[in-house]
Amino acid sequence: MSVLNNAADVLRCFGNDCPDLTVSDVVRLLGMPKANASRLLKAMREANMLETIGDSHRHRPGRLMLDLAAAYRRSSLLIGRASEVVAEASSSFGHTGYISVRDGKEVTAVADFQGTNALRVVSNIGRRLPAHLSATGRSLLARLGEDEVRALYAGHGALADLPDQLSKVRHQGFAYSSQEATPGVDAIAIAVADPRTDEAVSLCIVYPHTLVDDKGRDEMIAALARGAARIAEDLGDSAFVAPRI
Amino acid sequence: MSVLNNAADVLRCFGNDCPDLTVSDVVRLLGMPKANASRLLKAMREANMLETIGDSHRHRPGRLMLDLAAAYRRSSLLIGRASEVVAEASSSFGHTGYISVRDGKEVTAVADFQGTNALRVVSNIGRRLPAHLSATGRSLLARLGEDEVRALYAGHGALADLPDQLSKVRHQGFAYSSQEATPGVDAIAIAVADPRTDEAVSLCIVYPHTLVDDKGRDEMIAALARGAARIAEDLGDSAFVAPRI
DNA sequence: AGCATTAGTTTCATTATATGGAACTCGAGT
DNA sequence: ACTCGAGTTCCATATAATGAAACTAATGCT
Repeated sequence: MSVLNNAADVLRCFGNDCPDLTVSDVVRLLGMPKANASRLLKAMREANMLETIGDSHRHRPGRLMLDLAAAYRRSSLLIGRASEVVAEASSSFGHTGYISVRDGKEVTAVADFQGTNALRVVSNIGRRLPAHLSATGRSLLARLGEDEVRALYAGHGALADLPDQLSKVRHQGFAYSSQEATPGVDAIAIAVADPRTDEAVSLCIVYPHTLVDDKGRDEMIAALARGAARIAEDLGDSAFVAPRI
Repeated sequence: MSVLNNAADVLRCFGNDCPDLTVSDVVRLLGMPKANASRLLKAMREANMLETIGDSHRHRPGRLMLDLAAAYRRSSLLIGRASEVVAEASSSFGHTGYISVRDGKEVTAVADFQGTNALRVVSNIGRRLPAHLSATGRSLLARLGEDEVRALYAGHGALADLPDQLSKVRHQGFAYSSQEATPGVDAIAIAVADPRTDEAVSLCIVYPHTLVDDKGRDEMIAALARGAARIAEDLGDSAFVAPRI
């Protein structure tokens, strides 16, 4: 089913810094003969996987794709439960919150809740982050065994301190980052899993560094922790470590 | 490229009341030989268009799909501008807001902003609504000419009052519904378009009927109207009618 | 436990479909 | 009018999808 793989490759091009695609973009990015690219985009258009922007030759994901992220969320009890917790925390503290999942060495947000404070971190759902460089990613990596992490990051240099970071996360029960992925932005994250489906999500709050002191941070950790603990208990996540602040 | 169409058909199954799919679901829903369905799901899995839930045979949309809704939003200046306006209105009034697009006779939300009030309308992004039965849909239909609407709804009974509703929307510059799609829920919506790309979006606020009186409603309309008017001016949407309250 | 039933995968010959090179069309710029 | 870039269409060939049936795995039933 090589058409499917080609179609998937086209869809993958939309990640991050590429909001639209033309036939020649596809030729250049995927190294495919242009006859092929032209027919492929046409077929994807007809299948509603893509649509053209106005009457130009630029393509973006089609309407069909819009509903799928919602279906993903609906498919998971865990994501639903986690969303309730983060939505509540986000609106009571006024900061932006996320639910994220890990995919190999990357994390992606599957749901976001905009903060309400005047100064807030703008939500960037759909952007992939390196797992080891974000609090949310480390909260998820910490759920793996040490050997699994080693296997995952085999041949990946400059990760000398990851094991230590993760064991700290395992001990504390939460992950924290200060101005790591983005200057001026701090984040706290707690992971919880559903043993029946083997999926793990991270509950995460991001906030402007200058706006929150240690006490405020600990209050948010406590709020996320309460919610996460309830989810862990209800779903039977025995690996969950109640955060200690 | 019939594989592509089959794959798209599978993805379409996820709409609304079907959060996951098995091989036999696909056989039943699409009437396809099961050998075929089995291979198709396998190929879609390998292309990251689907993933299995845990180690069961149930499938949901894959990670690849999660980013596409975000790419869609990034591809459109109009959606970005509209999001700013609705996010602002949503957080200042505390009610839930949407950005929606029309697709034939249906409307879909492409972005949502959860309200912060204790009593708020829960956001249901990704659900398709009949355009003629919602404020957001009528705000978009009102941008069409009368003959276009007639053509769109040709052979569609029980729509005697749609033209009148739309001309009211055109005159007022906004659409309003009270407990129409959902009991206890009111909505206001204003549409704006980008003439360069021919796309139109609806800015919409939904709120509990009991919580807002006429004055409160008019304030929200005014807030949306100011934002929409700015967008219309910046993008050159000459068909935009400034709402009169 | 043993048997029946349902769900999913694999096999294989046949058919339909994708492929890529080249020719062709359309627009924009000079 | 000419050229360049971008996109589409044509055609013979190679490749991949199809459906029936056989096979395997899981689940329910007595």
